[in-house]
Amino acid sequence: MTVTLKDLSKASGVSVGTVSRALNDKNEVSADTAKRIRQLAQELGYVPNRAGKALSAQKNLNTVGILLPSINGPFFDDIKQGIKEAESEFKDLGLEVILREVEGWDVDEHVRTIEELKEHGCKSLALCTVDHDKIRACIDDLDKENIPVILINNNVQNCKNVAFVGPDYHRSGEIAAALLYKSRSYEPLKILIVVGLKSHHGHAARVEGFTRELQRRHCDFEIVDVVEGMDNDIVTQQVTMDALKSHSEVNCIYMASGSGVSGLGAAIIAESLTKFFVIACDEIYTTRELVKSDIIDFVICQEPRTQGYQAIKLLHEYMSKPRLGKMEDYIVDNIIKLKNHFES
Amino acid sequence: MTVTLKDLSKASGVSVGTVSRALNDKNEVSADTAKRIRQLAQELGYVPNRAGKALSAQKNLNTVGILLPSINGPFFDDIKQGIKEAESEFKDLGLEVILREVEGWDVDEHVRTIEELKEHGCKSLALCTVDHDKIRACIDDLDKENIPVILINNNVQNCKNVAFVGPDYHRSGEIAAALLYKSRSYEPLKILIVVGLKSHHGHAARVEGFTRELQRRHCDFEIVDVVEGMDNDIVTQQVTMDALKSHSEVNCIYMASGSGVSGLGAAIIAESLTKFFVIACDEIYTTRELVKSDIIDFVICQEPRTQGYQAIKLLHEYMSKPRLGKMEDYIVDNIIKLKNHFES
DNA sequence: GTGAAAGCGCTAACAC
DNA sequence: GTGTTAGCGCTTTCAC
Repeated sequence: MTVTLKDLSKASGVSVGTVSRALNDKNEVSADTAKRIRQLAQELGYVPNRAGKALSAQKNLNTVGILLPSINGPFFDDIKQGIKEAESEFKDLGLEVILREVEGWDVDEHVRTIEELKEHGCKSLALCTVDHDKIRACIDDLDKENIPVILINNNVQNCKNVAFVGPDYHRSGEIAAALLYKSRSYEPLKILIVVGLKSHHGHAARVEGFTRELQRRHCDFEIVDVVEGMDNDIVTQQVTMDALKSHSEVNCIYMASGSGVSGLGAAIIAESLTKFFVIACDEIYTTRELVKSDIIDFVICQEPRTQGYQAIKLLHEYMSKPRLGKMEDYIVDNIIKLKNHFES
Repeated sequence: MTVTLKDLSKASGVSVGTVSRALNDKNEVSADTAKRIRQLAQELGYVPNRAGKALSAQKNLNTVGILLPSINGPFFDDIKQGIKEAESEFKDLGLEVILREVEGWDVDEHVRTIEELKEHGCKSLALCTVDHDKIRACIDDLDKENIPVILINNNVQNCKNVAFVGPDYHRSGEIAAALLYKSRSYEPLKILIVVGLKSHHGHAARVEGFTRELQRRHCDFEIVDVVEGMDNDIVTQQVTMDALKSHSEVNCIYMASGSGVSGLGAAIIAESLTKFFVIACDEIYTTRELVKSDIIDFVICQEPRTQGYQAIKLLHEYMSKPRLGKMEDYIVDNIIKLKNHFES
């Protein structure tokens, strides 16, 4: 049968208590016994039993703290949904979730919120935050204090996070291009690209993937302009309309940002030009409506629900196994959706 | 805090043992107390704790039996993968999986296998089987004996199963059509459809969804022929080559079956006509290779891994909650994939 | 038909 | 630094 603490206790000659302490890095155990026991556990193939663990820890919940820049960001609704699902699924097993929502990407506010979460006694963290030195420092500190951090949706390079859960932005761009190519290979492509912020890693990666793929396929294309909508509907509408006016040759639009899509739609409607071929990213309510109205042809989605769910699930897994250093990233799929996907 | 058996015991004046028995339909409890306690549980919002349950049941595992017609069917590899994942995830919580694989869809063999699974002491069943009266009878019997059944991939109409986990075939066909329309709206479509068996529910639904959607979009199309590949590569190659020879006008192919795709590829290669627009279904190794080689343009996939995983997960959930009658079906998404999805 | 109690695997509080 | 033990929520003997 499966190996339990008791087995390890018998096999090693020390008590279950000590075994438990050794396996959980409590530093109240002598270095040798700890090492010896961990080795033994390895050899015998000990796997902790979540049920036992959960039950005993009932009083002392495993709290995971979450930071989401989700205020006024409809894209995060599905991520939150996934988090809720994971929460109710793992409540049983001693997991508790505390969610802090902020508006936007202000580094200092993020740092402050992370501190709060820590003060609050969170045993692990899931963050959707900025790739910035201050944040990097934060995460490395957390790691030192043995608080594992998972990054959601937006990666932070070169920091000691335990895993990243999110999309492959570059591939997303590639797929948009491939789709365009398959659909419109018979005519020269005059493309307008709309991004949120040119400086946004994800958007930039999408644009790069998009361009590279069109080249790779030896497509007859020209990127007429790349405009910034500032993740804002009004601005997006404005810059899109301007661009369309000054480039009447445009015959397709690649919207590399999820935000501002409503402005994009408004611009296209205002120009009453639905002849464009339009590919957008990220499924939110507005996008769905625009697809249903045949204004957007395809959306390339990134499973936000799954991202929320998996972030929590991975953290739960991490906390119920003897400390692994680093886990595998969970990269969600780029899901192509069109009108029929949204009909009931 | 959360309500436990002990709370119910105090509140009702009977012992925990009795409460437990009442809540688990053991018939060793007087009808009134049982009813009273169930009512109380309802009112107080009692939710059983999986950890406690799992721990106490360690000796008495929750065995789920699985029937898959997976021998010589590469499509099932991913379903099995999902099952494995669920198995290792829920081992902790007292779940055990026993898998019986058969070759093909022989009704009597399926019935026999289901019996075996039952004899073996399975507490719940997940079946991928045929929509046939004998099977229906089987499932209804199981229901009477309080063994919940979940159907995977292939539904059985009008039987007392607890849920269905699988794709929406009709929608799959629609999406193939929509994709075709988006990609080739500028030319009259001369379509060859290849199915496995015309009698196969799923394939028929795909063809219907496909046709209906082309009509709805007022597409200029003609379905030149519908041929049967008998889920077999050799036959598929043969009938496809014949059809292409007698209908030289064909400019696109809709492969509504996952099996036989290798024969389809062979036929297209043999005719050295890669100018066709080809849409296939279900991702298996061969399909992937044909997409990579630009012989197939799009594949419409149905998340087999998720199907396997969710079937087990739902059964686990069902067994750890007080008996619900029927659960919600889990319908997987129709995932559009193209070359870039398969590149590392 | 019902109560009492043991025990599942694990952690933490308390001894020593 | 380590052993002992109570107890987490639940099911299941074993009495009565």
